[in-house]
Amino acid sequence: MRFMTSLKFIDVVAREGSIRKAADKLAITSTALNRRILQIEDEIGQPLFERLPGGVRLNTAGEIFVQHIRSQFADLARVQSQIADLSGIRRGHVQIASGADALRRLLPETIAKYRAKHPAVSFDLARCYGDEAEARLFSLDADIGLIFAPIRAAHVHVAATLRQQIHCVMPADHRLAGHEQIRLRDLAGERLVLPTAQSGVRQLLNTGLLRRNVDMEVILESDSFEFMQNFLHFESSLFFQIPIAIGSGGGGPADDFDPLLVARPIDPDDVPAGTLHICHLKGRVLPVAAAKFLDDIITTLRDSYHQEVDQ
Amino acid sequence: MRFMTSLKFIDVVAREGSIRKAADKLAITSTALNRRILQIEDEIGQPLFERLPGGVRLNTAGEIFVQHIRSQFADLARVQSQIADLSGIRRGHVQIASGADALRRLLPETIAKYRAKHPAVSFDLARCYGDEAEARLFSLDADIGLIFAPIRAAHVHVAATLRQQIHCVMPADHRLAGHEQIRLRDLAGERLVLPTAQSGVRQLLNTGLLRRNVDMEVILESDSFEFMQNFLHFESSLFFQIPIAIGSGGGGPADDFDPLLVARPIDPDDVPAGTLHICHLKGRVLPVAAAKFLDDIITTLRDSYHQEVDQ
DNA sequence: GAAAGCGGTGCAATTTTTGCATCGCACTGC
DNA sequence: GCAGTGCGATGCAAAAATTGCACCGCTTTC
Repeated sequence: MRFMTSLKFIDVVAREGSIRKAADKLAITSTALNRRILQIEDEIGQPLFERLPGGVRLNTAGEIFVQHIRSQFADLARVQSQIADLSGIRRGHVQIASGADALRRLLPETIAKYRAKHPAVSFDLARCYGDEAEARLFSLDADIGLIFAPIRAAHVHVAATLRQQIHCVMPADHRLAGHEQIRLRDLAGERLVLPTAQSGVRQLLNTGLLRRNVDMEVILESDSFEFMQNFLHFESSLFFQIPIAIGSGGGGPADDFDPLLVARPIDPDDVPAGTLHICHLKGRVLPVAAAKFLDDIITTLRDSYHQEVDQ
Repeated sequence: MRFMTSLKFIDVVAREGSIRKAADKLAITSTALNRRILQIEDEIGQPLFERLPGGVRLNTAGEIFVQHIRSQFADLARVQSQIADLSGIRRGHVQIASGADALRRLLPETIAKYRAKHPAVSFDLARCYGDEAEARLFSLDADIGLIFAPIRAAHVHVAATLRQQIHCVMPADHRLAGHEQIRLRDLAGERLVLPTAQSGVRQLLNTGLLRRNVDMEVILESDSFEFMQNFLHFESSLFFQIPIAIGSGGGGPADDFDPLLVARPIDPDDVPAGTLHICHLKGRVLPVAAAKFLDDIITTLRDSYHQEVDQ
C-alpha cells in the first residue's frame, strides 16, 4: 500500500527506537527515513519523537499518533478482507497470540481445517504468555488471543471462555496411574516437572501447592510442553497440562496422546479449574477472515473437543 | 496531510461521480487523478469504480473503501485534535448539521461562547433536515447533529434529548394573544404560515391539524423562519416555532424575541411535544473539540435556557 | 453523423524522493 | 580527558515518481 508507507515507517521507528535501525530493517537509507519523519512531524505541527543520544522515543503526541497508525492498518486489513470477501474467495491474514497449550493440537488442527476451506488465508502465530498476548491485541499485532490466565487489561474483550481442569501427566506404569483423580497429597515425594512461573498452569498449581506445603521435588522447569513430555520417557516424573493440550477427550486415558503416558485430572478441591479465554481487542471490528476463524475455534472446541464453551 | 491525498482524491471522485469534474475541483489534471485511482485500484487488487459512459460510480468494494477513507479522515481529525490538546491550545474543527430551529439563537450563542474560550477552533454549520443530518453524520461530514425530528437510522447515537412544545407566534395585538395556551380549534378561520413539509415542526403540526380537520387558511409555506417572522409584520397571521428558536425563557412572553410578536404554547393535548435530538455517529470517538462543544450545548440548554435535558 | 463528454495511454517535463558525504552532538571506554 | 562510536540532521546531486499535454477509443446527444 503506497499511501501507507510513511505511516508504516513511523511505526517501525517507534518499535525499533532508532531511525538508523529502522532504516536498516526497511532497506532504505536513514536519511530518507529521517526526512519522511521530519515531514510528517511538520504536517502534524508537532514532533512525535524525542531525540535521545542513543536514538528516538515517542513522546505523548507520538504515542497517540502511533496508536492511530496501528488502528489504521488493522482497519485497512479489515476493509481489504471485506472487499476480498465480496469476490467469493475468502482472502486475508489472521494473527493469533496464544499460550503454548493451544499450540499442541487445538490451533494446528483448527487452522488446517480452516485453510482447507479458505486456502487464500494466511496465519501468523505468536506463542506468548498472558500479558504479552494482551499487549499484542492492543498494539494490533494480534487479532485473536487464546489466553489460559486471568485477563488483566480492560481493553480485552472475551468472546468465549472454557473451563479447564489441570491434569497430571505421568508414565502409564506410574503408581498414580491407577487413580481416577489425583490429590495433591498423592504427590508427596514425587518428582515434578513444572511449567515456568509465567504460565497460567503454573500459577494455578502454585496456589494449591503453596497452600498445602506438599513436600515434593521440582526437578525441572521449562516453557516447552514438548520438552517436558519427552523428558518423561527418560526419567519417571510428573508434569501438568490442560485438556485442550492433551487431546480430544481430555479426561480419562488420553485418546490420541503419547501411548506411554496417561493424564489424570487433579482434584478440583486441591487446584481450581482455570479458564481459557478466547478474546480480541474490545471495540474492534475483526477482519472477515479473523472473525470466521474465531467462530471456527469455538465450533471446534464445542464439537470435536466436546467442551462446554461459554460465550 | 501528504499521505492522505490519494485517499482524499478518491473521496472527491466518489462524490463528484466523474474523474474530470473531481480533477477540476482538486485543481489537477484528469490524467493525474485517473492514474492515482488506477494505482490504488491496483494496490487493492480490485476496481473501486464502475466506468459508466457519463463518468464513474462506486461499486460495492468502492463503497466499503470510501466509507473506510472517511472514517480515516475523521479519525485523523480526532487524533490531531487530541495532539493539539496536549499543548494547551484547544485547536480543531467542529462540523455541525442542524435544523433551522437551533440556528436562531442556540448555536450562534453557544458557538460564540465556545470560541471566546478556544479561538483556535473553527466551525462548519450545515442547515439541513433530519434525514440529511443523519446522512451527514454517517458520511462523517458532520460531527454533531441537532435534529428536531424522530431519529430514523440505527447508526445515530443520541447524546441528549430536549422536549419542545410547539409555540404559536402572532402579532402582540392578535385576538389569541390573550390566551395562555392555544387550542387547535382556536385556529379556525386563521391565516397560517407553515414551515415546509420536511420540517419536524410541520410534521408534528400535521398530525394534529389533519386529525382535527380544522378549517383554516395556509397562506404561505417557507423553510425560512426569518422570512416567516418578517412576514407577520406585513400581514397578521400565525406561525410556529419551538422554544429554543424563540429565546431563553421559551414559555410566556418571549423575553428577547421580536417585541411586536408574542409566542403562546399550543395545548399538548392537541399537538404533542416534539423532541430535539443532539446526536453523533454511533460508535464514533469525537475529536476533543467536538466532544467539548457537545458538552457546551447541553450545559447551555440546561443553564441558560433552563431546559430539562435528558442524557 | 458530427459534436461533446467520458476514461485511458504514450511521452516529455517537472516535482519529489533518495542516497552520499558530512556535520554537530552526546555518550563510552580507556 | 580525549579519541571513538553511534545517533539524528542537512546540502547537494542522482534517481524515481508524479504530472501535464496531446491524443485514442468509446458512448451519448442532438
